[in-house]
Amino acid sequence: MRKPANRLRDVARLAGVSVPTASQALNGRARISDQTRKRVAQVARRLRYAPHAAARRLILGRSNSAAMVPGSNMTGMFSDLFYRAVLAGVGGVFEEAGYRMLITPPLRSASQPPQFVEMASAREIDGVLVAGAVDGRWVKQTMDTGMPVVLLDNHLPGKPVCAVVNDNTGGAYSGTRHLVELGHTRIGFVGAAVDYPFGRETHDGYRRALADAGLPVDPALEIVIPIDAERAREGAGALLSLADPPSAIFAVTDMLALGVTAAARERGLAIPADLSVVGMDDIDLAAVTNPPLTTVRIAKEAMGRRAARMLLDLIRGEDVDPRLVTLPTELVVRGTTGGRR
Amino acid sequence: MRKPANRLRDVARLAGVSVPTASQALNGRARISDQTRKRVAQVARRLRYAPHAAARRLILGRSNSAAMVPGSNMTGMFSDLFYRAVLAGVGGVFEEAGYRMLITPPLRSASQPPQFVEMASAREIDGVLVAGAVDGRWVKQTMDTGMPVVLLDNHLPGKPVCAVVNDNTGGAYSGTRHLVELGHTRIGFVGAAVDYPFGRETHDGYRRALADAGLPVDPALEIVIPIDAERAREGAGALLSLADPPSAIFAVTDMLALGVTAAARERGLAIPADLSVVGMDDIDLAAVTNPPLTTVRIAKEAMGRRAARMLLDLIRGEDVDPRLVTLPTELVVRGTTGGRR
DNA sequence: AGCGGATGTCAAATCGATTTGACACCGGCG
DNA sequence: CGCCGGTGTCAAATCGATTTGACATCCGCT
Repeated sequence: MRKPANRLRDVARLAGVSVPTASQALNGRARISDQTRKRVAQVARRLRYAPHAAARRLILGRSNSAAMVPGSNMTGMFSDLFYRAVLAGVGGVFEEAGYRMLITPPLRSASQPPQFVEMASAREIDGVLVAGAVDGRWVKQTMDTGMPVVLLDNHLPGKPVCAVVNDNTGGAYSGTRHLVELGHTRIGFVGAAVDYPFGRETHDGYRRALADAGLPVDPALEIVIPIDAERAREGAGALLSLADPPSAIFAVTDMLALGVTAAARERGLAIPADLSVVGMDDIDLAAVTNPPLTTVRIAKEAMGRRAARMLLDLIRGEDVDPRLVTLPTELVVRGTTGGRR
Repeated sequence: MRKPANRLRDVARLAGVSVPTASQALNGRARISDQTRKRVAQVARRLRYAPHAAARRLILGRSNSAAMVPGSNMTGMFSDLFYRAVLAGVGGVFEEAGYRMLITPPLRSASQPPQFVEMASAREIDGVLVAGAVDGRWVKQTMDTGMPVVLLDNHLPGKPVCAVVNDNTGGAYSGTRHLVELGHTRIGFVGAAVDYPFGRETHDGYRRALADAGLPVDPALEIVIPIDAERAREGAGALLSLADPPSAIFAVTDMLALGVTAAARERGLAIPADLSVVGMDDIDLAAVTNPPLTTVRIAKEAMGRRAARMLLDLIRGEDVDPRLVTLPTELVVRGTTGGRR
């Protein structure tokens, strides 16, 4: 029942030329008369001819497509507002370069290799872009096959892997610093329990800001939980129930910060009068919540663009320098932060 | 700098056999002595040999991979908890069948063909699974190339397209009916402004439930908005501010329902004492909100599994009957619904 | 008329893996 | 000893597109 697709041979026959001539007419590589060129193009259009990707891949040695891999912390796929913004940046650069972006499913169980490993060894793709947490073992295995790999929002310290990351430490520092400058002295921390550098780096930034301000560290004010607004609501609830609760909280992502505001509201606390909250990411949602969220903006699209360009450079065989690019953050003051009561 | 990958020829040379012999030893097709078979397998493992996907695709005529396409309604943020569950179902079936699932980026601007159209005409994939809203034009164009296509949570009435859908009308009916049985007579409707059948079908179900109960339709109690919790909060706010507000609201998705509860809480209304709310989907979040959401469960994973199986059947060239599969819903009564005050 | 150069087209080789059919070798049997 | 059947291996053809180099053809010039 399925009609076979038209091949170049069909186009050539109908245009009255040989297959190589048709190929050259369509690709404009060699001396082909204008008349022939036009005739071939017309027939190709009429037959809706499209070259067979596998045949092309085989002879050209490249597929013009790359895999975009959501790390295990990005399982939200498109629902993850952060990931989506990054994806938009990546997609724009790829599209402009004539590259196709294939997104592989969220990572499978830890013991099984993720799909991009197989795709790389089967040479289905020209490069791999991994966003977020990933087992370094699979990255190494993929790079060993000669496949270009760029990490995004993640890096493997000490390994020669290309990566584009956010200045997480600096971001957490400036978010916490903002609360310090507003006069807060008991500042809570809602961190992310993830197994890639982001978790540690944001914690470092928070503690450094406290230290620079001469404020003491109180472990009772710090919680580290999975990135999930619901868990944040529960966790922040515990912080706010302390005998001596914080007057401000820095959360390492906006979704966590929104969980914190929900917990505060449940306890009848007004924001920012009773509790100041700072998030990080600046997802689209942050500007439209009530009150709008003060946050540390991450250059999400720029991160995607930079990483995509880096990957394309690697694919083209160019040397990439520097290997690790760190993008600066920007504090965006909105309505959830205010002076200490 | 890049090492070339090992090819079958390398394996054959090291194992001291010809290329065809190596191929047959690895694929177990022909009479190969056990000794040779083991030797080849061992060399292949040592060299980390993986067959070149394009070469295989070319000779075998299939790629063992299919595209999963998120429709334009699936790019919304939380609506994708729904999409994720569907995806899990699809992925399971594909993995079991040895098929690879490639997810293409969210649909580009309406005038440009989505990526799956190009992938189909270039024969990069064996089939396409489209989840949610999509322009029928691209579906037709893809099917015209002989590519198997299955729609998921969407169908094109009157077109010979395979599809797996939820019983949206029945689901909306039972959700509304539940409110009727609790004694509510002014029941609001928060519908979805989407350009595929889901919007109309849910509206039908709601109205039919009212009609069967002998309740009048009041257009003032119906709003139809984009699927977005924030918009739902605003919209529901307007409903609740009416002179004669509803005592219950049926929302066609859980996220919309959560927006409704947020609006109610803002106005100091208790749930379910002052307002009963029913959603639809039963996303994971629904069970853990406070109070947990009464909702109409959609068999999300089953939908994904069924659609994946249907696509695999089409790919294998089997006839699929019926072309349209409708899955039943199930009312899940939790904490957001109660008797009329 | 003959030659050099420019121009347009095509035959053949190539990419990497699989399949088909031919060939060599072995042992058993008449 | 020679034939036959079974067994293990390999040479050649194939998938669809592109690239290289050879071969016509035509023009202008001497």
